[in-house]
Amino acid sequence: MSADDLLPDERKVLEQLGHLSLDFRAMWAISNLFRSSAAIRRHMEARVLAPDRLSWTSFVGLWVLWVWGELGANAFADAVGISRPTATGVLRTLEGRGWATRRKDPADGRGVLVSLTREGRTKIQHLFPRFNAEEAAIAGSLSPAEQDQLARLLRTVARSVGSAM
Amino acid sequence: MSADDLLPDERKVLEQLGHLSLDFRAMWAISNLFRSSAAIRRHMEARVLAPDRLSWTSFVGLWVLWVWGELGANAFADAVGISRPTATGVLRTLEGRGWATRRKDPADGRGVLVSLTREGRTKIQHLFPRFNAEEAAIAGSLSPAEQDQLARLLRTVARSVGSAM
DNA sequence: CTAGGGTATTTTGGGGCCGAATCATCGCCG
DNA sequence: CGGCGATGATTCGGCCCCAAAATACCCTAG
Repeated sequence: MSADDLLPDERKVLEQLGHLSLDFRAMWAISNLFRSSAAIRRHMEARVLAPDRLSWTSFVGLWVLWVWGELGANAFADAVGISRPTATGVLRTLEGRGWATRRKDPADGRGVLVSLTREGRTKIQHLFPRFNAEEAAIAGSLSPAEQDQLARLLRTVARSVGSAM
Repeated sequence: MSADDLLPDERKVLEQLGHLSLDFRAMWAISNLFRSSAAIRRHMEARVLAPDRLSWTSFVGLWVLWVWGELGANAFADAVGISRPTATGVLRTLEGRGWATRRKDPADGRGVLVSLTREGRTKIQHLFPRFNAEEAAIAGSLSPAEQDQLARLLRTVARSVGSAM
């Protein structure tokens, strides 16, 4: 790999830290993971979510409830990838907007069951195809085979981090 | 690609939404980007940053000032990937911890120049090798060639999103 | 049949995050 | 030289984020 392929930020890093004994190969892989992830998230927030005044996390919450149906608050937090206290706040927001409801678990007085309202389901059904269209546009800079390979490499990474707990 | 290779969450999505006309190939690539990025960030916060009570963003701020040297507040925000108001808050935190300093730009009364203190430089010099060691451990689930390829694919994605503005 | 350990959720407290509005300063143009 | 649109940083208001503490409830051992 020639240095010409590096992004400007990466060349600056090499110029400043090149003399240190660091694993630059791993660094390029991981740092570009954060770089592209943040760029895509900002893109989606601006292009797809902003018109509805919807935050990234609320969107993911809607998506999770759409895919999984009614969930315990605990399972909801895990699926969205946030802590339980944060889930409480996000559910308060979604409930305030009329997109989700909470009810006591009839089988366990401590538990809460969360699900989409009709309005919430309608919202995510209309929003997600637009989100996916942007995903397709972004992924379109790669060939279909490259997209599959990217997904495969990332699954390996995700599994490796997850199992290192 | 067989469905056996999918993560459990992905299989659930396919089960619920498989009948819709969505670009699932793009979806697997992009959603795994978020999945692995969030997992690695949580891993780093817990393993490397928590002992110093250091947030992810403050860490990135330290890193940026280390690599780039003294920066204008505006350039700092861009390099960290946060808004200017957020940069004001992060710099307040870093300054309060004694790791960064602000001074008025002598050439422009509106501007502020930000740089590391001696303590800040010492902190990131000790912290970053530990961070990089975790990067190496995570990337180690891929072969060197795969790591290079992952970085290459992600650069293409990042460039594609960046130019879509 | 009740005390107390365990579990589910929420509150608290301190930061991070952004868009919109604000304040100071710059630099040009008349 | 004086006005004024552009620019840099900050404040404000509202949401997201977490760890630790508090609250509410479950369940079983004695």
